[in-house]
Amino acid sequence: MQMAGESIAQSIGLRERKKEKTRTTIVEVALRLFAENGYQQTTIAQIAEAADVSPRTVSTYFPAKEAIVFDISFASKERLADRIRARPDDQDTMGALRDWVLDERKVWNQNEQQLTCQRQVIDGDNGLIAYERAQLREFEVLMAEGLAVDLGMEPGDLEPRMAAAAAVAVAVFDLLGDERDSTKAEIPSRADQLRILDQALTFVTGGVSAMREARNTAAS
Amino acid sequence: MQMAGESIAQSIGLRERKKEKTRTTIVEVALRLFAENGYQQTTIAQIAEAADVSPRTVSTYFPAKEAIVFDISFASKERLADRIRARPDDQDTMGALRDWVLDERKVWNQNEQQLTCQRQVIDGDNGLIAYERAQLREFEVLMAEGLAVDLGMEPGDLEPRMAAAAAVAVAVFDLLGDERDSTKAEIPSRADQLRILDQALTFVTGGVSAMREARNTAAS
DNA sequence: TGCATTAGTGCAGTAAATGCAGGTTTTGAT
DNA sequence: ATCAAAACCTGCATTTACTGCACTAATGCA
Repeated sequence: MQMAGESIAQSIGLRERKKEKTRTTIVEVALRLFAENGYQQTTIAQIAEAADVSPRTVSTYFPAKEAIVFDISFASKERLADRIRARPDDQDTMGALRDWVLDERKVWNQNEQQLTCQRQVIDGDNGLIAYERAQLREFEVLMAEGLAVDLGMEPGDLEPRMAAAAAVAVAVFDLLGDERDSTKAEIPSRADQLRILDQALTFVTGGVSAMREARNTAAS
Repeated sequence: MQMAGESIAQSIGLRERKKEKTRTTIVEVALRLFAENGYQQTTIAQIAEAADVSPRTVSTYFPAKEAIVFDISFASKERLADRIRARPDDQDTMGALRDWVLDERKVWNQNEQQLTCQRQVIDGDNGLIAYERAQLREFEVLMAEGLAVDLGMEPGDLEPRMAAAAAVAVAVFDLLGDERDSTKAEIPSRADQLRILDQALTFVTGGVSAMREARNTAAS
């Protein structure tokens, strides 16, 4: 497959570079058109024309119109998955999440304009909101798997799943900016992000230990 | 609008009854076809033919193909919304959730077969999973609003949102049967459901009080 | 019974997405 | 430098979901 995001790769052939170029062009143009004229109102044909490619090309690059909108966040999300799955033995899942946030700040700040645009477009269409939620679900499962290991439980148990849901509910929106006000959706300061992560951790550990206590009480 | 689910309504005219009849027929037939031949493989035209209506009629009844799949759960979810929003002063949000579950058991048991079929169909298609998640999001917002009132906070604050996410993560799947195994997706016993709700409550209150403690400690 | 309402239908049209085949560019080995 | 293979882009045709519009027939009501 393609699997972009190689900043290491300097000279991986003209073909690859061109391909990447068309891809980013399509995304840029599409996001702009979506923001200007609305997601539903913008057709693939319009995007193709504005990006100077054929409509067929747009469809070959992106399996669905929605995928164009989320292309810029795929790489970042992929890195979180890697971080959680391949985390060192001395690091727990919430720690992996924390490290990921701190590392991604750079990328987020670079693409802040596009991310703001993306946020605006997503919030304006129910289909896109649904699509985003489906992606967050994958996160939740991922987090639940990690947390299950941390807690010595199964990924299907209640604790890891509730903890994962709580963490994801906070993480993905608050760490990228205020969900409720698309206009001032700027990346919070490093300190604010750490504070939010700490609060999430507090909540999760509080919930988990409360359940442990309840279990012990019942067993005695 | 339509707003089905009136078991009280005995004689609301022939026209209404016919309309409701066609609606349920379409849903029944469609769910069966989806389960047999797959969601994507089944076309609107096939559903229409099997339900003995015109394709145009199917589209007028349901704004999107996905809506056919979720039609049977709309009423139930609507009732939860009402319950949370119109709950008496002496009842908190988790209590409203609990009452809703206990009340809906009857409906769920009646429609168990269809619900099982629905579960199977949803789990087999990513688009449907996304659609479902989007609906759960509405729940989360609803729960967050209720919990915010309970806690004397704003619906946008971290606690109510994390608590709502945790509650919803557990509620909607575990209360209707094992998410992980579509085949044995039967409604759990009343006792099991209450146990699950208690655990969710334990987690949520544990998380909330942990955050309160942390705040107090920091303030001192 | 007669009349207003509305459910259901047929038709035409738009837009997304896919398969296929042909033409062009890039690549890599000789 | 040349040439063959691979990969990319494209146009074309097709399927499918969905919508607007006009029309018919059934229903509700006075």
